[in-house]
Amino acid sequence: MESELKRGFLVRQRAFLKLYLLKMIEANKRYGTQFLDDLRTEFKPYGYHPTHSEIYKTLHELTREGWVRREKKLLGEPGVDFQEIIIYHLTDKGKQEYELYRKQMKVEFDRCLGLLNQAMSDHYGPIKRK
Amino acid sequence: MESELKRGFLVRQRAFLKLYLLKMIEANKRYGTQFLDDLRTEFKPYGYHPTHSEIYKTLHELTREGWVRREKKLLGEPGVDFQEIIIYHLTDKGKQEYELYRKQMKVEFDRCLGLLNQAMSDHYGPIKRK
DNA sequence: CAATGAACACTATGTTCATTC
DNA sequence: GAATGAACATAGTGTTCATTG
Repeated sequence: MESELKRGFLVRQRAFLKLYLLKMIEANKRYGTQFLDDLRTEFKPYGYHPTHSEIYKTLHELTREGWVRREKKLLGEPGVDFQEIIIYHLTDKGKQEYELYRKQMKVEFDRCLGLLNQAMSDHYGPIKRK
Repeated sequence: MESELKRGFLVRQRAFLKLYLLKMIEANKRYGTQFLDDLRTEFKPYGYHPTHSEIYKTLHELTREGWVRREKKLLGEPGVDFQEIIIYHLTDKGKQEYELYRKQMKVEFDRCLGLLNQAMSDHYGPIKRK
C-alpha cells in the first residue's frame, strides 16, 4: 500500500484522493458519486476536476486492502426508488492505517510544497511576506 | 507547445523541467549532463532525482519547437579530448516564448500551491503563521 | 436514468540498450 | 568511458462502454 508514496516528482493524484476518501468515509459521508461531487466542488477553484473512474479505482483499492468495508443500500425509499448505492465504512485496520497514512502524507505534502516554493523562488524571486 | 499546461491535478514534471532548462540555457549554462547534475543537486533535499532521458526529451522538444539552437563542441582540449557535447542557445523566438511561458507557469505554480495548501488545511488544520 | 464498474486508450515517465568520439 | 539519443517498458490517468435495478 506504499506504492503511492514512492518518491519522485510531486505527489500522485491517487495518493491525494485516497487521503480525502479516507477522511470522508471516516466522517460518514456517503457513496461514490457523492464523494466525487464534493471533491469537484471543493477543487473547482483550483481547476481540478477528478474523474469518476479515479474515485472508484481508489475505493476498490481501499476495499481490496481491507481498509474499508462496503455496505449496499437503496438510495431513496424502498419500494419506490431502486437505485442501489454503496456505503463505505472504515474497518479497524482502516482506522489504524488511516492514522499512519495521514502522517506519511503530511511529510509528502511538505516535500511538495518545498519543491514548488523552491521553484517559485528560483523563477520569480524570493517569497515576499510581511 | 501548451499540452503541458493543460489543466488537471498538479503540474507535470515535463513542464517543470522545461522552465528550468530555459532558465539555465538563458544563463549560458552548458550541456545536458550538466543540466542534469545541477538539477539533481538542487532537488536532492526534496527527494527528487530527475532522469537523464527526461532532460534530453525536454531539450529535444525545445529544439523541435525552435525555442533553442544546438551547437556541437568538444568538452576538453581539441586533439586531446574527443568527447562531444551539445551547447544550447535560446533563439529569438525562444526568448519571447520563454518570457511568456514563465508567466504562464507562475499561474500554474500558484494553482498547485493553492491545491496543496487546501489539502494541508483540510487534513492538518489551518496554517499557523505569526 | 443514476450509480457503479470494467475495458480500453492514451500520456507521462522511467529503464535499458545503442552509438559515437 | 562520458555524453547523447533511441527503444522499450510501465505506471498513471482519462474516456468510453457495460451493467444493474
